[in-house]
Amino acid sequence: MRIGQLAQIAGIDTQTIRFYEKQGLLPLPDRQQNGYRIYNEKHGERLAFIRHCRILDLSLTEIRELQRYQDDPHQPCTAVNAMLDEHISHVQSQITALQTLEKHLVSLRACCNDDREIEACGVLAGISEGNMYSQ
Amino acid sequence: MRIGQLAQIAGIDTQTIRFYEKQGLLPLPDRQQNGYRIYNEKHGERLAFIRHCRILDLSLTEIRELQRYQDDPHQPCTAVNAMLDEHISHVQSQITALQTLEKHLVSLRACCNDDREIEACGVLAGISEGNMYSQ
DNA sequence: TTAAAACTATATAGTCACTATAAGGTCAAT
DNA sequence: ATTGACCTTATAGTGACTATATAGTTTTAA
Repeated sequence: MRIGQLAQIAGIDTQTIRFYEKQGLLPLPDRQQNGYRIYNEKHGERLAFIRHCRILDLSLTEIRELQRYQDDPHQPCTAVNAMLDEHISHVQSQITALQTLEKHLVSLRACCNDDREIEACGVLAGISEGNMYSQ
Repeated sequence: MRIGQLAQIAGIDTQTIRFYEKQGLLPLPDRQQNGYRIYNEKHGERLAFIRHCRILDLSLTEIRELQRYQDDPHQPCTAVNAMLDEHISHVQSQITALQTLEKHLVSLRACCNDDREIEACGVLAGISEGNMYSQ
């Protein structure tokens, strides 16, 4: 199949497929005489794998690493699990940071109502003074 | 004061100060005869404001907007509060998305232990099959 | 006094994972 | 013959910096 069909099946843009190819995430496809790329089901599976990884917010570098593991099927999978553990930690710190941020924003928002002039705006004053950490 | 001193006081890089200037977030400073930028306390305050906004994860565009409001001190501050409300919503959706992601990652991780071969790795299998949504 | 270190200036490229645009070649149908 | 849908490559843009290159200036030490 050609790139358009693969893109439709995978639900992504043709540009993105070429981009993944350039990034070394997709094996180089054969070409027709006119230069068009020709894909098979293996490419579709690879692409699905990449997309699943991206949904899990794994980086392209991490995906490349996972693919290297897959090419060496008799190694122990310790490193894969470790990568996932680390990624989970990463996501958890992001959540914690955002929750802290949310608290700050909410308490900052509580410093003002809508009926003031800019000059007297509690939010702007709070930002200026940098007291957005008042628990 | 020169850019290095301002950077030290503000706790940011000189490059970032020049970058903010180019982005229209800092007023153009006077120059010495040799071309060096000369800053005053107003610049320091502006820079602090920007940094506080960035800590709150407001975008440079939002910061520019807030600065425009500050230049019009007798307007009502409704728009400022609205911006903050929307930003809080934005942060909350990020948190929700990450929490969902975390659940998927944790359940995926539960599909494997460390003592398998890559071939039998539950994590890799889970990603390939795309079943990372099995709550 | 001179040389090195520390500072300043501009311009440009890199980060990440795409996305958009430009300029052109190929193919099937009308 | 031409339209339209597809394909090709190359290049630039996104956001908020960060890094590098190259050069000029000032300060400090020998």
